[in-house]
Amino acid sequence: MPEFNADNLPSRHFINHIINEDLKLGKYNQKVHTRFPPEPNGYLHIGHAKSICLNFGTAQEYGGLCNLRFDDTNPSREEDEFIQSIQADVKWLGFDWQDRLYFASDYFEELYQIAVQLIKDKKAYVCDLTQDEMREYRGTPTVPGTLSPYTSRSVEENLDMFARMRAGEFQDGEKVLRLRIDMASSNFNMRDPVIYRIQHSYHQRTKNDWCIYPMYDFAHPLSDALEGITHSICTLEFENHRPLYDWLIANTDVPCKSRQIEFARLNITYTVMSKRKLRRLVEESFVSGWDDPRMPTLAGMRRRGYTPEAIRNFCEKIGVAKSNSTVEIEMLEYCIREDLNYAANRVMAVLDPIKVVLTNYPENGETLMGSNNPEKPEEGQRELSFSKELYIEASDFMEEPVKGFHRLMPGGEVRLKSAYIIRCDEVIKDETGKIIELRCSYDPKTKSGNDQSGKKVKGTIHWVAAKTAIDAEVRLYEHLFCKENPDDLDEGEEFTDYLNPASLTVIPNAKLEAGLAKADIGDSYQFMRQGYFIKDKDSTQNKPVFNRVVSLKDSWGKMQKK
RNA sequence: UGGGGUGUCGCCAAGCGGUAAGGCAACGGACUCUGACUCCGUCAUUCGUAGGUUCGAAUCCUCCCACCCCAGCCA
Repeated sequence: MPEFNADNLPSRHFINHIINEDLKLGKYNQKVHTRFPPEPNGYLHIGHAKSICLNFGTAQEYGGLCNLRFDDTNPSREEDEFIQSIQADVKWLGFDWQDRLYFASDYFEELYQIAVQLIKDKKAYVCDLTQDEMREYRGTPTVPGTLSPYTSRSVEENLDMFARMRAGEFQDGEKVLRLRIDMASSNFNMRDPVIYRIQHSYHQRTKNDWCIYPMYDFAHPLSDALEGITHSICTLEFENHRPLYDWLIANTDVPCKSRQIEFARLNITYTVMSKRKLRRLVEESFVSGWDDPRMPTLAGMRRRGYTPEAIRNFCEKIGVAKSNSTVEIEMLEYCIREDLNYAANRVMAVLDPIKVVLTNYPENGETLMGSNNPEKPEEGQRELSFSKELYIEASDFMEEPVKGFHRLMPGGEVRLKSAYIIRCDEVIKDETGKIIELRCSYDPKTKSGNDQSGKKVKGTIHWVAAKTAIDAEVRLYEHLFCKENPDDLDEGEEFTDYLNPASLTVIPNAKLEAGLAKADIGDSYQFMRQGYFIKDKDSTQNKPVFNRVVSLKDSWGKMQKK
């Protein structure tokens, strides 16, 4: 009995269509089994998240399984740090491989035996050509390659040579094992591809057991088959490798006819996604590390304040297809706002303070109440300390207001959120003409929640009581690059030329409402009228640090720009 | 001047011969003690181009154009 309802299969994208077709044809025993196969040579980024969501998500929706498999076939560039971080990131994203954590290196012995069988079948041979020679023999797109002189070696000699390669009798690069396919193929991957190379290096899992390592093209399809992977989902650049993938599945004795399906990798505006470039940003200290909140790495985004829900939702929204595409970063920002609007409690924080003195307010302050989250009444209310001296945002006052400005101005009134309506009576400046204080009066009849004045004001602004406010460092983040596509470069340019100098603005002494003293690292809030912020791990006992996840939408700011 | 792919609204993306979904962005407007949120409305007579088949084409055929990938003992 099929475990699926043929009339009720998911069909959001072409991969669903392919799988549905396979299921209807009764392939793979009606099972779907995928895998996420990172190489442990860097941190996972949002592009990997797309692949993770696709692989684990597809398995989930078909009631199948998804393995986590490290593609650790090149010991010279892989590190344990990445094996740890990758697992942490996949878990954080919300996926579970249960007990199916695998390594391509787990299969080294089996892969070796398969290679031996290929030699016996006269489908593989040891080749002594140097790299340069091999390049020449390979030919060009229009010129077929020429056969390696070493294809004439006997099975016995090949077997012996391959065994001696394994035994460490040769230097790095001295010999390789190649498949004997078709030197005239228009697909370079079929022109007798190398499947084993000699590399005398320490492998973090197999230690010094091996000095020959299988190539991706050999290890990947066979690992898939050995694990019973039905649908091997990878990115577009492997499309040219599919004939080789299929060749290996067809020419070896493996338990599963795994099938490779390619989709377009994710690109996002104003950032870069290649591991090489991200590594450079880290190694050359353009950012503070792999988890710098400006990085598109999952570690960076986590620290920035992105939630797994928002990222998963983003991956769902962008869809899956085969055309190269670049998603606008606004889509990502929309997803985190959507999540945090509901999830984050409201709080008041003044980033660029200007002092306000309420001349007619008593010396003793009072405690007011404010809603924690209008989207979630069940979150209740919090206490707000109010007093004669306050801070408001400098940008919420204009001595000579422009048209359309409806915040505080001389002689004008605004409401202080959750408090009173105040009027600005006097502007105090220092000798340089800089505004240092606003003398205002409050209207006691306008108390929030109990307004008996009937007054209507256009603007409501946030504030913080001077006496009880706590100081904090606030880090405002913007796009890492100031160019929409930092990969699109003219002659002589480098992508680092386009790093955004304003990608991080540090505000050393912002004023936060007192209640924020109890925030834990990782807690996120909406700083009302400004954006979403998360308490960073750099916080100390005396000085909390908050990262801006993303600003609120700002239609006033937009209107002003015009 | 080889091979493999892709071209549907500013950005993603459905569509699979029956007459262009949806999301983001944008733009109007309503609401608002967050110029936020929410809500309402506008936003492809047209599917890279040109032909053809058909009663009917984004969907089928042909030519052309543009872009991406491939000559690692990387993945």
